[in-house]
Amino acid sequence: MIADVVFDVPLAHPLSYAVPAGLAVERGQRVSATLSGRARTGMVVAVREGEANGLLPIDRVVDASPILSATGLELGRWVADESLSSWGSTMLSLLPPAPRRTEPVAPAPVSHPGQVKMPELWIAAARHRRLDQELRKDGSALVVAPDTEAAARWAARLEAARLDSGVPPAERRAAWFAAARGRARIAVGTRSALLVPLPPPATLVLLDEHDAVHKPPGPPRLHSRDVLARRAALEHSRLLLLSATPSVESWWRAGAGQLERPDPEPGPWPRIVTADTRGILRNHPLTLPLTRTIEATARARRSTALIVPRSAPALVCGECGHVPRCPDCGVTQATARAERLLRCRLCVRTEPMPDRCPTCGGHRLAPFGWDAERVEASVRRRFPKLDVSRSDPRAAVLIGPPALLRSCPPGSLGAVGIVALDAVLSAPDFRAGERAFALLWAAAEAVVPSGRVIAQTLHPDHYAIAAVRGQSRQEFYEPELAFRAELGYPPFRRLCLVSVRGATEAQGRRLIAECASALAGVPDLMVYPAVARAAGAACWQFAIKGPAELPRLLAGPLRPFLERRRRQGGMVEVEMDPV
DNA sequence: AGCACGCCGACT
DNA sequence: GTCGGCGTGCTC
Repeated sequence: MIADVVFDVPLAHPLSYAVPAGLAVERGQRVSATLSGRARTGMVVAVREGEANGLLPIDRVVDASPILSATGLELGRWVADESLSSWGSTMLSLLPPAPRRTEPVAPAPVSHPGQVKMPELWIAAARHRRLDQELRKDGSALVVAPDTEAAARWAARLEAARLDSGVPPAERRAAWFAAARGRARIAVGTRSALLVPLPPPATLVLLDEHDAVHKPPGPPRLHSRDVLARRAALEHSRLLLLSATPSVESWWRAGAGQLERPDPEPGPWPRIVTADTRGILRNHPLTLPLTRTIEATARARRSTALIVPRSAPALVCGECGHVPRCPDCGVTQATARAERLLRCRLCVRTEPMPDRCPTCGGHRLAPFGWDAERVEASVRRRFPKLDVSRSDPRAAVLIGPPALLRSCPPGSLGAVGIVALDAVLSAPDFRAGERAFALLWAAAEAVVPSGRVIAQTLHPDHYAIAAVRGQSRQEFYEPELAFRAELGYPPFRRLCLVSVRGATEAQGRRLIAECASALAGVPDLMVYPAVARAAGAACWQFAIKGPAELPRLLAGPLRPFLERRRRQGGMVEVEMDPV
């Protein structure tokens, strides 16, 4: 017998090994075998009859039985193809750590009866309560949470097994096999749980579908939403995507009839107030309305959360709030202060940094930003008697990044202040509006209906704010989709980022030019000019816009670069659907 | 002739 | 990713 094995190496094809007599090896099982003279862990993707002469033998099995079903293998293959990565490195990065000694375990389920079910988008305020009720019924379920804290909360709430890295490896492994053999009906995890086999009929759940944490940098370079959608289609599982503010992609798919989306009636809603930061934010992070809200909320014995978004190095006019944007791409231009330049991150376009605001003629153009530490110090000075904290959820004033709202249950806060909404709105990213919309909506849900959300901004008329104020999603998605369509952004076109790191600037330049010329002649691609990521740097990148089958179009031309283009010290990375 | 280094292909 | 082969070029 011969086993075909894939490893965590950038190899396009599996390698064949002899299966020793007496060793039982199946597809989906991890094994140890010699690769380049060393023992390495690989995944068996096929077992077949054949002459094993000249082949090295499998040394031992790592899992006593398959850790993946046939669907899991197929899904891993699809993820690898979609993300231009190797099958082996993709799959091994999606599995729990290997045990030190082989433990006996039950085999994974194989067959998936039933038929394809339409995925569902749950956006209502009661979506979490409804999920709780839904999962108390029969059937297996996988809940994918945005982080380990959320996974812990949901595991406790649903009395489920935990598959995420927040629990010790042995417990994680046990949970994997408990879920696979049906001993644990519900499994909760993060991205690393996406391939866990479940006995049918299964329900797959993605919490906070819109959140960028579902596609972190690095392999496997694919959004959890897309992996689960593919999985649900392959194994006929039910797919529930939960988010009050779905990604623009999912909203569009719902409109196109590819997702079911029950639209809830508007419910009780807090006031959404904007506070003008003109001339204030430079010296102090709190406007008068926000200061008064903190006082009033503290008097009412409730907490105020102050959200401090990570500031982006964009140029903002302190007079009128104007933020320079690239005329071609519509994204905010980033400042390169040393060179006194404004640069678009997508295209090659650079402009000298203006001395005066092109809109109002004001002189106070500056890149600015407040971080949580500065805000905390400032708030303590202003409110010496209040309990101010960056970690204690019961503090009168709670300060943290946007992710802080994930851990605040609905109605648990008296008020939320977005210290610098403009840091989100003016980020050099076409998803800036979507992020601002999601942040404001999450703030509104976390606040009691009698409370308020204060958004400090120079853009009080932005449609994201108006949509949240009116509790009207349509008011956001409609103009947003129009903007995406006009400039050819997702969901209408797909993006890909190719970046290289050379030993020298000239080498980086040469390598990125080789990548670009490898793509010349591929139809239906828009390849942007390469840009250096820092002044005089050896790091270069370019963006590509293309159709839905973009990974298939790029795989052939870019393969030589991805497989063995580390020579000359040059390193090529390809990121599909960058977030 | 002998050895260090780096590039490059192979890895079953 | 990691290894080893082999060519280059320097040294003894």
